[in-house]
Amino acid sequence: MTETTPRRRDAERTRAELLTVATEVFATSGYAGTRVDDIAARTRTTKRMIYYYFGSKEQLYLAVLENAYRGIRAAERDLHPGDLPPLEAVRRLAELTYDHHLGHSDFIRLVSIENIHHGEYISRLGSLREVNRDALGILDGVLARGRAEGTIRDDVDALDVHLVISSYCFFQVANRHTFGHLFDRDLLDPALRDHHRRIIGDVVAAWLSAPAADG
Amino acid sequence: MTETTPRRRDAERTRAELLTVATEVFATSGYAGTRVDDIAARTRTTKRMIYYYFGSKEQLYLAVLENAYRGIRAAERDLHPGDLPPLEAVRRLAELTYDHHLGHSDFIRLVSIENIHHGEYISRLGSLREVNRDALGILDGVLARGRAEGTIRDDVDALDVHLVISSYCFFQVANRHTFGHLFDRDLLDPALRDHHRRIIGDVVAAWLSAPAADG
DNA sequence: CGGCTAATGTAATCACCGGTACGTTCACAT
DNA sequence: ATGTGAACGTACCGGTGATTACATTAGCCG
Repeated sequence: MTETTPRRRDAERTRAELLTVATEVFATSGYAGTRVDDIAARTRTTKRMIYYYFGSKEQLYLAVLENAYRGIRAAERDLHPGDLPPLEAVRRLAELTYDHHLGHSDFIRLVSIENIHHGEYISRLGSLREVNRDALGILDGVLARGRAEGTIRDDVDALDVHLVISSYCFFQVANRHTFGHLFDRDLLDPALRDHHRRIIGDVVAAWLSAPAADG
Repeated sequence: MTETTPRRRDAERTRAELLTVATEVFATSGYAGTRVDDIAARTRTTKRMIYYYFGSKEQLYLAVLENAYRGIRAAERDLHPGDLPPLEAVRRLAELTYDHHLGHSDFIRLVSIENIHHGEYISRLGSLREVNRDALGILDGVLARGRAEGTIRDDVDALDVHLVISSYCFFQVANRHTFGHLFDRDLLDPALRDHHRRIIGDVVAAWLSAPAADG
């Protein structure tokens, strides 16, 4: 981060650098807690440029949010369970999701922050909707295969499964601090990673292979 | 909220009112997003009193946080699964926790906020630690019974189970807005409540009754 | 080269916000 | 009833932080 390139003018680079740094700062301090001066100070350029490229603190935050969601989508496209039996595929997906969340804590924090704000900013980014929808497509396919085989219960849909997996993985990152303090267990301790990853795999595999409850 | 009691002087009431209102405002707007003037405006008293009773915005927030955690502990004491077979007891506990979380969204939001701040405030409230520890006691007892009977797998501990249950319930409240926007499903829609409650029950019951993986 | 615009830098502005100085009034004890 | 301290209210201060007015330079195009 220290003085890699000379100060030649480069709009793209300047803009990109601001976005990257802003992402870190917003993720670290929240929206209201972030100082525009602070973002600027961490770049090779000045506060003036934030207004030149983004117009306002709010629009910068919106750009950060949209960029983060798009980046996550791209990363999620690599989450393919492969060609496994349905139950194993879901287990695999859960474990991949676990690693994925742990590797994108800035994004997780931005989501938390956005929820603190009652989603008022994300609701202005309508274009993101389609993005996450097809993340469910893969899962839906796997579940359908399993239901056809009779190896997966038929009273849950992809969104339910997604919810269970996401909740668990999200919590590990989002609530690391309070949980760690109250229970003396650092959820992100590398030594616990395999244990925690296996748990979410076990949980969904056991759940989905159990017989459906009678309506 | 409008003019219930005359303005007779009452230190306890004033303090309590400030604490209640501050809890709502902090939970709604986050720490940095909260304006001390705003809290004062929503009470029958003035900003001056916040400083009189709490000293600073920060100390007010600490009081809110501590108070919220203590209140939750009290409420959690009523979460008794009753005298059921171990597996059913855990299911019951999961479903009670679900309702409990949904009924305390202010608290959930404060926890999110506190994690945004890397737990820096909660870490100053050491007295809270013991509180949550014995919330695990009940669960631990149930699991032990089940393991002895052979109805509950022996490779998970109370904290693991607590983590799975809390994650799911927490997520429903904490991520309501982003999830709702991205997937068009309002997690707190009353019509979905029974469905969601049943899921977490099914999940833990299926998981814990499955045979332990070989080491 | 000369010039024109995109890109950048400097230094202010102005509202907002946490905190306080100072004055007043209530309620209780004697 | 009155003195005294706790409880309360008003008006203000000083700094901070988002935003902008104005000045400048760099690079490209002909």
